[in-house]
Amino acid sequence: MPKQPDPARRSERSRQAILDATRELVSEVGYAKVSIEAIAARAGVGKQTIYRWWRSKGAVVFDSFLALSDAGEGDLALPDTGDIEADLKAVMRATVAEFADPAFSAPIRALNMEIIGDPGLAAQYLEKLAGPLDEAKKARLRSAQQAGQIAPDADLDLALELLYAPLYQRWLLRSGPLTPEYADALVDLTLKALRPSARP
Amino acid sequence: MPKQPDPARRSERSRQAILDATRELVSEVGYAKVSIEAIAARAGVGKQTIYRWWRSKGAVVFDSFLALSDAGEGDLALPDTGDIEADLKAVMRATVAEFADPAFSAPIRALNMEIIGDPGLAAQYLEKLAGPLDEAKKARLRSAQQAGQIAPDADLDLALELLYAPLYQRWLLRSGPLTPEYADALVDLTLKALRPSARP
Amino acid sequence: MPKQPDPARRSERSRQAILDATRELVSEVGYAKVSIEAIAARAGVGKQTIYRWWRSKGAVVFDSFLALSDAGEGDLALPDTGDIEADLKAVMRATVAEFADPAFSAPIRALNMEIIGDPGLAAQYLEKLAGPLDEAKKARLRSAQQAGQIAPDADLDLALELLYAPLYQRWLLRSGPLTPEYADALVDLTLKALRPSARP
Amino acid sequence: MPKQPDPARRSERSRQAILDATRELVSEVGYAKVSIEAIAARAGVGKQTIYRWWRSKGAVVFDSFLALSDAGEGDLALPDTGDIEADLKAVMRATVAEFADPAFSAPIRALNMEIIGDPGLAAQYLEKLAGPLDEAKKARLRSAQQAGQIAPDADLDLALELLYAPLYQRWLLRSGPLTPEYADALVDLTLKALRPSARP
DNA sequence: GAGTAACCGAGACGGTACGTCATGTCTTTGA
DNA sequence: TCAAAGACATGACGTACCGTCTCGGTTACTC
Repeated sequence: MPKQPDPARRSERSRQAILDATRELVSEVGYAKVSIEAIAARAGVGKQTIYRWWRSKGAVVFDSFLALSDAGEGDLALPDTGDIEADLKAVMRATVAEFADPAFSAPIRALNMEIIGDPGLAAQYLEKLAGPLDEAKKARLRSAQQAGQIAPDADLDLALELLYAPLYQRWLLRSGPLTPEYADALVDLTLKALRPSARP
Repeated sequence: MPKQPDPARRSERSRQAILDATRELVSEVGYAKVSIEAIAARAGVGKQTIYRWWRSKGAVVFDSFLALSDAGEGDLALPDTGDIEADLKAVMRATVAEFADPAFSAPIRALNMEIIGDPGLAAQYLEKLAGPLDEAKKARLRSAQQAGQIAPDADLDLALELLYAPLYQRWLLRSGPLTPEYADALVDLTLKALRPSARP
Repeated sequence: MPKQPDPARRSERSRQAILDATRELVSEVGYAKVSIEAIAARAGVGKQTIYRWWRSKGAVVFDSFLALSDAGEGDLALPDTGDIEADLKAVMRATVAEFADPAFSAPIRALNMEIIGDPGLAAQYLEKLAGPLDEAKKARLRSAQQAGQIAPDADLDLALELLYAPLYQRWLLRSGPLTPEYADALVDLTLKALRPSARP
Repeated sequence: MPKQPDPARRSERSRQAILDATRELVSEVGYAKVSIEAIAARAGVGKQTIYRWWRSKGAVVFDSFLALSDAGEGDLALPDTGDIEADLKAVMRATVAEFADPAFSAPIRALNMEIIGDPGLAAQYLEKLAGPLDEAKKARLRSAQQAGQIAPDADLDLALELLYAPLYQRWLLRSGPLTPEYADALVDLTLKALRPSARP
């Protein structure tokens, strides 16, 4: 029987050191060039301690990002000035700006590559990271729906995809420039699609 | 001077064998588990012959896909029955069906992972693979535009992203089910966004 | 600090397997055609395990011979019948016979080539292999010296070289036939050189 | 039929360039690290040109030394002052001095390693290089023999070995210091062995 | 408190693949 | 037709990591 490790005895000190070392290394040399060996060395930890608690390099990297976002949790709520167009444009422009910063962008890219190749991580990602964010965005859309700015029968999941997927795709595949104007155009077009039908 | 190999002397036989072996292996064991060593062995080729002509595993994999699409080039034109909605739904449903087939899907996924991590490949991808396809799709949209089904001032690049990016994102991140109904909903919503303004 | 391996943790099992495999391979295909890769494969060992503990193929081969002679240590003493001439002729004839046997001769030749090219191995060779044998031979000469058969002021190191170097050279460079008669002639001549001065 | 190259058409220019490049490389990086590839590159010659005319790296190296000695042939005769002891000591001390010079010593060592491993080269060596030198030395011994300084029935081949083999062995195996005193002692001892029997 | 079970750092192990180098053969091009 | 140039299949090199295992040495839970 392949004995299971006992989480109660887990060394928090080592866990943190591993997660920190992982984040540092991913930033320094890029995801592909990070090795478990290097993480262990940097963290001052035995390799077995990593293998005991994580199934793969991807899982460690993922957790290291998860820990990061856990820390900064709190208010995910989007601004709500009552003007859905203005609010969305502000948020989208902010996203564009974030993606433009390599310090932020590079690790996210690594994370995405990992997720693409591993359905298990994808599920975790959706649940732990993307899910809450999407929920916050949908909340803002719902608010606009109640205010009559968006069609009452609109599928908000789909709406979200319409809004974000083009941005995500451009960034991930580097298929076009990410500018504030692009963000605005995306919001305009999406809102047009979501606009309530004209009343007769 | 780091002597360059002379393309004139390149062995076409070896080139084909490498490309074929690569495609087979990616299909069989998945991108991550393909090694240059295995490609060389399968192709009956020296490793050096691969290193001489490609800079990385990614480059070989990419070229192997490129060669595939080069072969099947020709008619990229989308159907044009005059009904843009019906035509797009047919195309989108076909895309959904393709993505559902692992034999087709897995290698494309591998290719995408490669592209995400390598800007050079991304550029090649856009130019050689995605570009021509996008051009064909835009041609159909342009036709609809001339027929008055789409706003004359619509940005067709953006339109294309609105249409395809959500589908691509769902598939790549496995963030939701890909169904014919989803395809239809995407077309409906996108066309709503592109609809010409009402005439007074 | 180029981390040193810890000898305490060394696997005796692997060490023996490597030494055995090396000896077999050198016998089978000859020194020049033995590769570290082949030794590792034959010994069922990772290449790194060889590189961890030895600096070169030569060092492994050397150690494999050393281990052999360590095992068969014990009585290195030469026969001492009181007749130095007869005793030396017996020993030299035996040496000639050994050199005639390829099974014995080939590995020694390989070992010698290795030693010639590597001062470090040469030093080890002198200390671990040649040294003890030479000491035994000198002991016999000393005994003859005390018996008055050899000049009391003779340099025994030099005497040993006079006796063995010609034989070694003929064998190593294949510069002449190695016969029992040759051995005898060598002993005769050397003893003549070492003979005590006539008393008046 | 594996076509034979036609020596008549051989390019003397290439031959010389190869031999020169070989000698340079052996001096610079040592025999073991010289590659046919490097020789060809240095000589500005195709690899095939080397393979066409030589069977192995050893053969090229050997020929490069042979060519050297061919050039400097001429007077191999040893000094003959009538005093065999003084003459031999002078010659042996000169040999000791030569062996002490790495510029001279290293290539000879490489040559010897090559000869040891290849009986074919050994034969060539004896015939072309060692033979003539030994003949010259034997001539001097014969002269001493006629002068009554050496026993008339002495085997001069054996005498030569007694004189040179110890020196050669010490040098090749680095088994002891090579000093002028050592050379003298060797001559003394050898001459004692060769001395004519006392007259009654 | 003593025992004992688990984690922990460390790192050797059997392996796989890397990317480089040299081998010896073969083909193309120019003299 | 030979030589230069160099691509080719082959295979070893020495290195980097993989994931497993074993070693002492702490913890921290049980009796």
